[in-house]
Amino acid sequence: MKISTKGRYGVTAMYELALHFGQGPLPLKMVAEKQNISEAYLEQLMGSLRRAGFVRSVRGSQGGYELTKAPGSITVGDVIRALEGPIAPVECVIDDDVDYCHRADSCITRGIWAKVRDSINKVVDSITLADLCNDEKNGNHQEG
Amino acid sequence: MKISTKGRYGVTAMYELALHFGQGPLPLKMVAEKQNISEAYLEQLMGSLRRAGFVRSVRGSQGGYELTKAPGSITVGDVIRALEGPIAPVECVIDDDVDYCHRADSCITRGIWAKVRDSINKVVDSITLADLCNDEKNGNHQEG
DNA sequence: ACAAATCCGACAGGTTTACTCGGAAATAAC
DNA sequence: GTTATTTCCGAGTAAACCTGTCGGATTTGT
Repeated sequence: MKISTKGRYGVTAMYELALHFGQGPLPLKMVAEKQNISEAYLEQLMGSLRRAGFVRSVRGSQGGYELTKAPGSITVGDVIRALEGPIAPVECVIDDDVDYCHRADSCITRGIWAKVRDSINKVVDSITLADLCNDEKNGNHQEG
Repeated sequence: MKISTKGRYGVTAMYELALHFGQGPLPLKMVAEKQNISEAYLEQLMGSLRRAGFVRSVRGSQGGYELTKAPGSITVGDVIRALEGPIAPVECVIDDDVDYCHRADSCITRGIWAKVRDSINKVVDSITLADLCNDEKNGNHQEG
């Protein structure tokens, strides 16, 4: 039950873009340095986020990335799902297609995993990038 | 964000033991056949569950495993944690030791992961093996 | 003695993770 | 128009992890 570095790096990178929102594109080099992340790796992640529509890129000198929407309109869940795919603790609850039980037993536990899935999604969808920026301003890094 | 087969098999195996609770030890062969799981692999998992104190083993002929406590006293979370370790989406929120942030950025997102962790644990700790048995009786495999 | 079970450590094949690398393409600044 | 900057893209890769398998030792009821 771990979130991979994709999701983690993605969220912190998007947080940096959110801090810079409305000030033109920010080059990845800046983000990578500030967050101490490999720039080449981050590049891959930004590709996913761009294709998912959360960031826009500007190529060439003075280019970089910027959010396509206000920080308040992008949730942590959006970012994680764009990078890691659907958030679900097991395959068979990725969607709510009930017919998918190929093991006789899976039905017994399926309700558990569906609840876990919903609970995780509820949390990550309740936090926007703007919330993270506000937390920073208030020096509130633990409770949100 | 996936639960491994350890956790999944563990829960279904414990569910079988719960159904059989109070009727003496149940050999793994039975559990493995009923749930269509590799017996040798299940053996490893039962070792962890035994060392964690949730099952007791009886060796030799007519032996097997049985729960050490009533099904209502063992939660799905107990089983998963025994098999997979602490449930936490990232390393730095395994416990609440705030000092552990070695990256400058991690504090910004740490609150998120702590919330996710708590939310998952709340769900899995609210479901006991007895609940699963009751769901089965009521034919209720989705909502619980 | 024999059969049924658990117990234990080693190993292994496949997948995933977390990157790195090389180079192409676009664009602003000079 | 050259150069520096920056995104874009696909390939490759070492290490870790997952999901088991296997062989054999040990325990115990019949």
